[in-house]
Formats: sequence, structure tokens, C-alpha cells
Amino acid sequence: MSQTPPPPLHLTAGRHTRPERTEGDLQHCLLCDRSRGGLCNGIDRDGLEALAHSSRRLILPPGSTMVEEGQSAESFFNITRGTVKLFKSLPDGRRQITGFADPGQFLGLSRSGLYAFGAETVDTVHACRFQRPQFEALLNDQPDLKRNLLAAVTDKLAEAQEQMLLLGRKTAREKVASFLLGRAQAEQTMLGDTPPDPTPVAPVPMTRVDIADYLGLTIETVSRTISALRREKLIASTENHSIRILLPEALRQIATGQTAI
Amino acid sequence: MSQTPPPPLHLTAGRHTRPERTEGDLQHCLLCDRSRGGLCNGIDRDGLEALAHSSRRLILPPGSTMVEEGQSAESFFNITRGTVKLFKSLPDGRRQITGFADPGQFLGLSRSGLYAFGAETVDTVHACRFQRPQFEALLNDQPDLKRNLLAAVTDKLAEAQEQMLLLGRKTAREKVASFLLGRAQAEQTMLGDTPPDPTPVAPVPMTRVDIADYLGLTIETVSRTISALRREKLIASTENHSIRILLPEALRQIATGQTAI
DNA sequence: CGTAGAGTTGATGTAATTCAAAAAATGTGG
DNA sequence: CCACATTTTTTGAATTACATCAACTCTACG
Repeated sequence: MSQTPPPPLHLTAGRHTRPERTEGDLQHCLLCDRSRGGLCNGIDRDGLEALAHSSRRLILPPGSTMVEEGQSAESFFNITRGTVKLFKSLPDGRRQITGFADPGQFLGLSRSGLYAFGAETVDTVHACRFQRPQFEALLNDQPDLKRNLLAAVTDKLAEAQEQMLLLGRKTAREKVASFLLGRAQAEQTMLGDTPPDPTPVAPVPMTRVDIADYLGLTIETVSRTISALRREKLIASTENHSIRILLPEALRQIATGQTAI
Repeated sequence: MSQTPPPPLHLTAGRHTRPERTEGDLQHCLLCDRSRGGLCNGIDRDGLEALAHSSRRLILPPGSTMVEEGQSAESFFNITRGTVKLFKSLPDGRRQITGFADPGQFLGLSRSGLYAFGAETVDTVHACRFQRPQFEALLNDQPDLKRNLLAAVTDKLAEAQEQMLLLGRKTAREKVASFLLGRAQAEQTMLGDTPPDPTPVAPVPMTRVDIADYLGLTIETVSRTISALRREKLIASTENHSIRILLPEALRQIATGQTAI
């Protein structure tokens, strides 16, 4: 059909925690039909062109602030590479990470016009930014986009409910097991239809601080718990910030509180 | 324009925790423009007729199951009176209440086709039920409805994020203070544009078990904490399952962790 | 007025935090 | 490429906020 795509134009410094992957020949910026949360499923070529036109590609180094809690919600983002953490904070600095946005996911919706959360890149992140008014216009023009967005937000809400169960009712061990399985699941989802790995890998580009703030624990408890799981040979650390899940079923039992120890 | 509306047709047993209020003369079942989450803001008369036509009024006694986790998501509900609790459970019975749905709010969205949560009435609840296919048709026919629903879900997501901060990072005292303020806020939102009460009332129709499962605490801790706040004259119990907030500003300070004690 | 369910209060236990320090990992400049 | 500085992670000991266990009180309702 066409030649090999040209190499990516923009490159920034910073370690890449995930192997490089070349994009397809379509030059718009959304990783569309690749993930279950894909916002442009079923949108026609013209629609995609319109989307590409009103968005701008961004490449952000690790630790960049994308959104600040309480600020005017001017932008809507779609993540195409890397991981973003979303969080809320208390005045004294205590912080709760409410979720991680991986490729194919969005962030930046707001009801009030102000962001209700902060967002920061975990590693090097590629994203598309839409300006709010233009994005709202797109939503009105493209009923499918609105539909997909509604589905995606519904999904996020279900995830949030699951996380509330974790935060309110699970033990440290159950929390960590759930987290690792969730990361492995996210990786699986991102890769698409590949055969299920008997010992899946959970990408963990975030620090212990981030994990602790996500699970409502301290870094020490996270560290101790991961060490214990490793000692018990349920997981094994691999290179470049990943953890291999050696016994997924056992870990699942732990994550759902179905184990005595 | 018209006479006094006829008295309500259906009545069920069970204490009413909120004074009776007669509906307007429009006979559809959604409490529309009354609350910020109103699903039919801006929908024209014809649209409202269509909505009314594809929904059915329900009156449910306290403790009724509306939705069961894992079951096929056949219905979508809009609450018009009373309070519903939404929750997720672990196999061993531990439970996390992820939210309370008050009048004007919806429940029953699902991405997967299965409910990701359970829902049970706290007190006597009036609701409108839509069958799923019909509701989806309505969504497609009424772009405003889809828009309102997207806004409402976005709101729910922000609420969920706030609750994650509470569950993961707040102390028992901060949790209870936040809960009471949230209930008072919900009441204020439901009442509409009334002058702000200097000592607002938080309706608490739910039991200590429910509060504990909402805050990720035990009933004993909830009880002790409420007693402490009462002893300190920050709150006062009133009749019929309500708590009056005597010092809202002080409680807000506690809720956001800005107090030493 | 008696009983059952809900709520409160007290005594004790413990999972996770806090405080502290060593060990690894990561980055930096010669 | 290797010493050195800095940050991150791990491990250990002591503390604590909340849970658990247990008993008592209140309220609603026949």
C-alpha cells in the first residue's frame, strides 16, 4: 500500500521505559482503535482529519506538569506514549494518585471549568493537546466521538470504584497484588490482541513514592510488601522498571482477599 | 395556569427521612432542572415526553436491591426521592460503598454490559427506570441528553477522585468531617437556590454500618468520632437522622487536614 | 413492657506508620 | 570508564491510629 513511514520528527532526552514503536502512515495523533478506551473508534476519515487538525502533538520529559488542580481547564489531552499520573492533594502535602493514564487514554475533562486534579508525566510522554472550545465543537460535530468519550468516562468511573474498594477495604498485601495485576493488565490492553502470557510483565515506570500515593500506603510498606512477594517467588524483578508475575493466579487470589496468609 | 396537583398515587410503608414534597404539574418522572446533575436540562417538551414515555416510575422500600454486581445491565435509573447506596464487595464480604445517589442523580451505566457495582435503597426511594435499549435510543435522538449525561458522569468521576483522596490519605476524624460536610452539601444542592444556612443540616438516613463502609472505617470508629465532634460542640444531633453542623468553617478545616488536633 | 437491632463506650491487639540507618541504584565530571 | 555525590530503595526497631473484642445503653415497635 505505502512505503515505510518516515522516522519520528521529534525526539527528546530521557530514558524510554517501553520499546520504540513506529506509528502507522496516518499522520493524525490519536492512537485510535488500538485500545479499548480508543476515542475515535468508528470515526470516518474526514472526522479523523478534523481531529488531527485541531490537536497538537506534544513530547514531555519525565516529571512535567500537564495540569494543575484548580486551574482553568483549557486543554484536553490524549496520551499516545508513556504514562501520566493524576492526583489530588491536601493543603499539608499529603497526596493521593487517583490513576495512571497510559497510551490510548485521555485526561482533562472538567465540569466546573477548573481542573479537579493535577497531572504529571511519569516518564517521557507523547500526547495530543486539544484546546477546549475546539474539542467541544468536535464533540458536537462527531456524535461517535461523544459516544466514545461517554463510554471511556464510564470505564474510568468503574475503575475509580474498584480503586475505592482497594483503598477503603484491602490490606497492604492485597493492594500491592492488585496494583501489579492492574499494571500487567494495562500492558496487555496496550499491546492489543497478543496471546496471553503465562507470566505477564507489569511495567512499573513510577517510583515507590508514586506507588505508595496510589495505594494509600507509605513507601516503606510498599517496599516491604514487594520484597515479601519476591521472597515468596510470586513475582520477580526484571530489568528496566518491570516486574514479572510468576504466579498470576496466586497473585489474583491475594488481590481479592481469598488467601489466609 | 393550573390547579393544585393531585396527591401522589403510590405510597409505601417506611419512615420518610425528608419532608414530602409535591411534584410540579408536568407528569414525567425526572427531577430535571432542579439539580446540577439534572439530565434533562435544556431538553424541549417533545424530548421530555419521549423520556417520560420510555421510563417507568418505581417506589422502593428501604433495603431494596436495585442492581447486583456482575448482573446484566438492563436498566438505567434516575432517582427522584430518597437515597441509594452504591457499593463493591470482596468475596469474604468486606464492602466499600462508593457513593450515595440522592434525588436528581442517576445510576446504572455500564461499559461491559454487566453492572460493576451493587445498589440498594437506604430509605424509601422513588426512581424512574429506563430499559437499556430504549435509553440508548433516547441518547442518540437527544444530543442534549447525551451531553448532560457526559457532564453528569464527569462530575461523578471528580467526586470519586475526591473520595479516593479521603480513603487513601485522610484520618478518621478528617473522613467523618468530610462526610458530614458532603451530606450537608448534597442537601443544599437538592434544595436548590435557598439562602445558605449558617448551621446547615446533614441528612444521615444511612446506618453506622453504611457510613463505615463508605469511609473505610469500622462502625466503632465512626461512632467514637461523631461522639468526639459532638462533645467538642462542632456538631449536634437533631431529630430524624440528621446532624446539625454548628461550626461549618471549623469542620471544613478539619476535613482538609488544616488543624493540629 | 419486652425484645431485637442499632449505637455507644471501654479494654486490648495489631497492621501499618514513623523514625532511623544501611544498601542499591542513578547520575556526574574527571 | 571509574570514583564520588545524590537519590531511591530496602531493612530494622519503636510507635500509633485504628481495629477487634466485649459489654452496656438506647430506641423503635410489636
